[in-house]
Amino acid sequence: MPTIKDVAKLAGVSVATVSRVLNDSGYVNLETRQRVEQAISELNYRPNNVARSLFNGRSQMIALLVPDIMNPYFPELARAVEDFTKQNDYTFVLCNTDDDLEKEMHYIYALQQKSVDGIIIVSSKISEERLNEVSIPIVALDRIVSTKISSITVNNREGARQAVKYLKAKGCKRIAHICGPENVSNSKERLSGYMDEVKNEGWLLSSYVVSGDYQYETAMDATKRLLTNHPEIDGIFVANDLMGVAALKATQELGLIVPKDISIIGFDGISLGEQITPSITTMKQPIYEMGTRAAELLIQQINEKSISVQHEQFDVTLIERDSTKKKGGTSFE
Amino acid sequence: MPTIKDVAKLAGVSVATVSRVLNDSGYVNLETRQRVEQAISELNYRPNNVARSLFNGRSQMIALLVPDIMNPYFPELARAVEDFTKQNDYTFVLCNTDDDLEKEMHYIYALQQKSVDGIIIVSSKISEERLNEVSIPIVALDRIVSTKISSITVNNREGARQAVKYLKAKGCKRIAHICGPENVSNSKERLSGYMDEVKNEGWLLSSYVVSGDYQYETAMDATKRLLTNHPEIDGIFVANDLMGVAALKATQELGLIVPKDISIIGFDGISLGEQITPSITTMKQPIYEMGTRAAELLIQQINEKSISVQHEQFDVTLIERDSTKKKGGTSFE
DNA sequence: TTGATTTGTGTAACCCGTTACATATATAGT
DNA sequence: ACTATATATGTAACGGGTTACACAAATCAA
Repeated sequence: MPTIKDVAKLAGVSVATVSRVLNDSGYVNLETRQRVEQAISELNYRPNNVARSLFNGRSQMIALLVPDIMNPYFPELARAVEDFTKQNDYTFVLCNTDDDLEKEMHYIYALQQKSVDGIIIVSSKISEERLNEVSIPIVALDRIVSTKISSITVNNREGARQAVKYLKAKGCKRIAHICGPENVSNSKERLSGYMDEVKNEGWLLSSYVVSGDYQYETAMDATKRLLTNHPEIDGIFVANDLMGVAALKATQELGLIVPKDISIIGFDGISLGEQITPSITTMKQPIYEMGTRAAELLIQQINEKSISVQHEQFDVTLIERDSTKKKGGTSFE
Repeated sequence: MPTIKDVAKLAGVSVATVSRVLNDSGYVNLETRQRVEQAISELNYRPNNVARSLFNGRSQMIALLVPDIMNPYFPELARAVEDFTKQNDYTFVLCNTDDDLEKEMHYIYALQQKSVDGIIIVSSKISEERLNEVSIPIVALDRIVSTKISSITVNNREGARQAVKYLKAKGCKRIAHICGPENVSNSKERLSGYMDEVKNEGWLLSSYVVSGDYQYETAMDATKRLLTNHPEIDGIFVANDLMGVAALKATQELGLIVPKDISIIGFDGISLGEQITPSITTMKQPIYEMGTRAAELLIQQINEKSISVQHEQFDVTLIERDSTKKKGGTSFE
């Protein structure tokens, strides 16, 4: 690959002049500029970003760390971040952490050592203490990691309450909850929202809450166990759509009809939810806007170095689909 | 961030000695080594990878470029590449190209300028000519991009033939095909396989082949049109599972029962196919092995710089699920 | 005309590691 | 005792850019 020296030699100028042309900085005579540009295109020269990064400590690269690339929620989120960062001339890269602290720290260090300009992270494992070791801008998305790190989340608790209220309005008498991992903030909040709405119900049993760990397999097993032990359940609020699909599958394998025998409502609003049959009623997050906003916040932080921490919370919206529509049920308008 | 100089000063040695400790190269006295290690941990020093990259032209980073991160096939593939590259001490990053040549080239250049060590690419747009401008190791995955670039693919044509044969064995009399984009190699091959098996059938109409563009939405519309125009269709071979899900949805919206009224077989073997109801019979690719093998090949290329181009083709396997099981049908053993 | 500015370009230091080479001491071999 | 070799460490060049600073020519102001 040609270097700036080759260009300088071909154009008969110094490397400083070539650099000025490249960065459009300082004074360069028009004629000289043209000679340099000619040389650049002749050699098909592209400046070495590593050298640039070394000098100015920037790489024009932004990374997104997600816990589970196989959950469609994250590709959708990634899509949004990608679009916004690209518009702002950053190279976007995606990394998968398995929600594993070691992998997260490994990526953060590796990226920092590569002078990545900023990181957006979806994490439930990282602690404030560990983050102190890191010196690049970070924004948390979907989950809060620390009060000192800006975050973009949704109103999980309120969303969960709405979901349960909706099931009630549809006529469900015994509502269970498939929850996510207990150490994930949004999972806890969704559980709280559920509890808010059912804690005073006479029918509530502690075994109406089972953990699906935000995973398909776990959720399917959990749902089967739940429904086998409690045939009286006629509504399930599932903490995310991926598990919603699992719950649906479980009910069908048990010979139950959704929504006739049982209603299912999910959370997230991923497109998968409407692609399957029956489509899943859900509490939709504004995924694209959230990703966009997180990227915006991060870029702001990179540029201004102002350390004003912001915690923004979006609202979720009920999307009524086929997994809950009951002939006899009241509409929820 | 502390630099190697800070470490050297604190340990009372030269930077060369610190570097020797870091890289475990050359001679270092045990006592000196300990002093240096002490200084390193005291300062929480981590070598700057950009500087390393600048010197030796390597970044220990590998990238995977995929055309559509929202198609679950690619996250599954990514997962495999990630695992293997990580095992070999590379940092793995994922980039989404939208199957758009501009974005592909943008990423390739950006990554090359960051001294990425190698790229695995899933592309149907890139030409041999454009690839000549690139000077880092590349391996093609899922789709062949050039005879000069090593590739990992599957036997699409044979897989497609098996799929159609299977539908026939199950008793289907009129078999249609939802194909992918016409400029994508594997899509063309799957179409060829379909044609191999039906071209001599008296019932074949050219309108039995419709394009779903490997996209959910397009495929659903296409399927609806197909089945509305041709109610006689009782079997569909769909060129990928994502479109298979769409086809399933379409049939259900038209009031048809799968597999009673119509059988559907997909291609890819993504986990989504077994998560929905009815689960989709498919021609399964060994996705994980393919990703692993591509990464292995790439790393080999990076290390050996031998330019032996290899084109490896994996076989696909029929996975019989619920979208084709018919009581009356013959088993396909 | 002369000093102040603007314009135009080059030299060299710097970013932070790695490593070739130089140097020095210790140990081994004969 | 005297090379030959192993051990130990430092100096400085290098990778490919950016930019502070120096300097010269051109333009401007008074």
